[in-house]
Amino acid sequence: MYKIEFNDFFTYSFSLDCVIFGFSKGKIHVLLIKRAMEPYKNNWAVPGDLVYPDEDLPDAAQRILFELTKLSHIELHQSQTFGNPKRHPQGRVITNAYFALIRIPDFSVEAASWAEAIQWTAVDELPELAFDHNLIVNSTYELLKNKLRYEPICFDMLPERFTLNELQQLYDFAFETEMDKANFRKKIKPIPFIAHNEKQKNVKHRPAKLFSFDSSTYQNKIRSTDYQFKM
Amino acid sequence: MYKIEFNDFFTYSFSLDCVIFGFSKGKIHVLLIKRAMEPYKNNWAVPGDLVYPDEDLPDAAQRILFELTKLSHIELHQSQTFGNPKRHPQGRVITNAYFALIRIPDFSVEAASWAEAIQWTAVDELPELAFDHNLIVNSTYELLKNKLRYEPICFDMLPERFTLNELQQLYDFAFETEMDKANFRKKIKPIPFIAHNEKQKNVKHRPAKLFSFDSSTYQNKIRSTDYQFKM
DNA sequence: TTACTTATTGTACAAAGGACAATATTTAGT
DNA sequence: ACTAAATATTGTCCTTTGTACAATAAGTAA
Repeated sequence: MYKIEFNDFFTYSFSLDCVIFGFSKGKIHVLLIKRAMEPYKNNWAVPGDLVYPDEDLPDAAQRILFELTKLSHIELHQSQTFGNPKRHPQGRVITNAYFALIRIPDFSVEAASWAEAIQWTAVDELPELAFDHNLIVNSTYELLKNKLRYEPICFDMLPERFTLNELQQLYDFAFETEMDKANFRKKIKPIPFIAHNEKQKNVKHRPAKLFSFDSSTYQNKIRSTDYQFKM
Repeated sequence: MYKIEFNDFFTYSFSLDCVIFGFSKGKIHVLLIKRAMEPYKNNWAVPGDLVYPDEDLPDAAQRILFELTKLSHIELHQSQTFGNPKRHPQGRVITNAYFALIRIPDFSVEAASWAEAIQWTAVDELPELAFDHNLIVNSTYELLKNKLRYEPICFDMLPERFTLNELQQLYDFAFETEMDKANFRKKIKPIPFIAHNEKQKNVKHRPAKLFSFDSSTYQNKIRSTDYQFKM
């Protein structure tokens, strides 16, 4: 395995940053780490590091995310590449952003390696981040919002069993809307949910029914009808 | 300006490939060049080359495209990054694809530098290309099709004055459909076209009216109403 | 003037979307 | 047990959009 020495003499380097999204308390959150080393020591940033010269990008994404947060087996997708020559104070580092959607309660995150702290932050409450990471997070969030409209990926952030209201909260937050409950239900009617007999617990009112989303059922519907996901 | 020596010893390099789309004879085309040097000498490829260490990506895109095709002042947008360690036979070259849409008759293209030939090829008739350029073109074409659905970018490929039928031909080709003419017109009714008094010429039947699309008129409509482009 | 070809508009009905009212099922308190 | 409070869930009316298909318009070419 190669080891890249990061010093003042390198001229050209390639890194990878991971923007991890989750949904909690009605808001979409991003996973941030606090940098324990220069540059931008003590600043919050998204987990990212240099790619090894013989390492494929998806592998690098997994490795880097694991090293800094202990998250593993996360399905990461490419976002955008950021290549401004001045984006890194120590030299030319072109970075490729990757993103993933996870169920926050299903994973434990842990600051590791040169990350000295880790936390979930709501996307609408981001602090000033290291490097151009505000740009990276915001661009990737725009991409996410776009995908939420045309792909059933919201379910990767919701609990395995969710209420229709939780689903609506996610969309209302992302699209900055407050849809009518009844009409929202009409809109999602064609999505082939699996309805459970189970209900919400520990609420002081009528508990909502729990649903889940099965992607193979969904794929079958796509194949056999001319249905297209659309929010 | 730096000059990168391309030899067997480099381990890590960053390139940029330009996927240029245009519309002609009812089909979307891509601009290809024939490589006059190794590797993949005499193979067709999209115009691409290494990025200089201090060069920003949009600048590199303009420079590389101009050097190989003499196209200048083209608005290029980022597509995806391709980083497989084996994608280049001589070492690790991570490449970033950019794309643009142009009006084919409005530009003259010319094979220059190490390009020994140049041609427009329909996206559904691509030959086998150098490197992973088939993957690059196909992925970028998918991206284009997606954008055609939600952004009024088709007009960047159509003549400044076009008939509604030409517009439909573009969409019918991209979406592999054959929409009903009357319904297509109803669908595009909300788009704020500028209707001209001029008509199609040199056709052996009733000539169609000519229209054009003005992006500031469009932006006004977006701002003042809740209209959203959608095909 | 007529036949031919494509452009353009219209009509009738079905499907989707939005505003808002009505009903249902819990918990909590009396 | 009964009632109030809170949210879940369903229904109704009406407007907008989408689709199939017919009808009309405006050129060219003989």
